[in-house]
Amino acid sequence: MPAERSISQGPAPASAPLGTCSPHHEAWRSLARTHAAVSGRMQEALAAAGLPPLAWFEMLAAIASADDQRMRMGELADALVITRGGLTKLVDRLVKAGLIERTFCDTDRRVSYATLLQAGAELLEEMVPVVSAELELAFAARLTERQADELRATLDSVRGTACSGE
Amino acid sequence: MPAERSISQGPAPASAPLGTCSPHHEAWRSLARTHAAVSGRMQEALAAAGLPPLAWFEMLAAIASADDQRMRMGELADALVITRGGLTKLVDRLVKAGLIERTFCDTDRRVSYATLLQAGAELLEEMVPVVSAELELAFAARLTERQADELRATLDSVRGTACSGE
DNA sequence: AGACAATAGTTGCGCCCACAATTATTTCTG
DNA sequence: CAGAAATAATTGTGGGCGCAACTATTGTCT
Repeated sequence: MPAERSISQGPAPASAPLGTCSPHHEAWRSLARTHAAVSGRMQEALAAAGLPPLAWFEMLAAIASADDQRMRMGELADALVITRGGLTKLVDRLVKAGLIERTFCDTDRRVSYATLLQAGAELLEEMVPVVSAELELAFAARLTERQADELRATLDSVRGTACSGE
Repeated sequence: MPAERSISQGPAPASAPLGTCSPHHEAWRSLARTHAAVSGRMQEALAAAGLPPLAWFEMLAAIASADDQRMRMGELADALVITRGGLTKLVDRLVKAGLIERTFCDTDRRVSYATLLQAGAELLEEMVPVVSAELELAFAARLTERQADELRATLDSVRGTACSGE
């Protein structure tokens, strides 16, 4: 936090409208709120069904989508957009739950994989309908498939610049 | 977590593609990843500038957008899409930092307001350019204002169903 | 080959938020 | 009006993630 400015105490005089800005800013606010709302509902639905949290689903889904049902730690961290440190512990939990296992690369002993186990695949299939139901409610009710595709393209484009640029 | 199923140990046989689904599902995955990526970049930029985290900005911006520069705790929690318990502590931190203060309602002694202070308004104005810069990079570089507006409308619609429906 | 940089992953620490239980106040009901 | 239900906010507890420091392995440069 920056050093104390000349702190003129007391309530701020309601001057210019600071909250509302450009359409881009509005779009971002809407993006953040929508993400929070939808993922919150998913978490709720999963908890109500006695299932593990959304992060577990995303991890299982990511691994399952790989050809050989396994993924390097680093790739996984990128896919879930969390830090490598965070990923290590997330993987720890799924390993402890018997859903995945750590396997190793014999050509490069630094890398390790998270490999899907049978129990993980089964749990994933159990979680899919719950997540899909929320998705139906939030997306399918309002968007045609074509619109959803456009939305995805737009978001992918935004993320592209956000990742590449630096 | 559900009770142990008949745990057939061993790696899962790569069968049906579990990861890829409907356009709606793809759109959701893209939404989640884009949110994480962009907000991550903002956090980074704020930290690099020696400024407080994004949550502080969102709270200050929310209060500043109110007519009388103050907001009820409940409304604020809804605006930021966090729980009331979480909000209480977030407000505590901003109060301790001298950015806002708690004020009370004399017609209903249950409600309390978070009221913007001068220092809070000043910090907000200091944070706006940093956040806007990231926004420029992520959104303005790829989207016209019209596209951003459509994106916002689409997301608002999705959030509408996600919030109303139950 | 030997030293230095780069890469992959893990660990310790701390912050932040969700959840549930609690307090305080207001509104409803008989 | 007394008691129950509803509403607003707070507190304690716990888990999850980011950050920075660390270990281990591989690549690079002379």
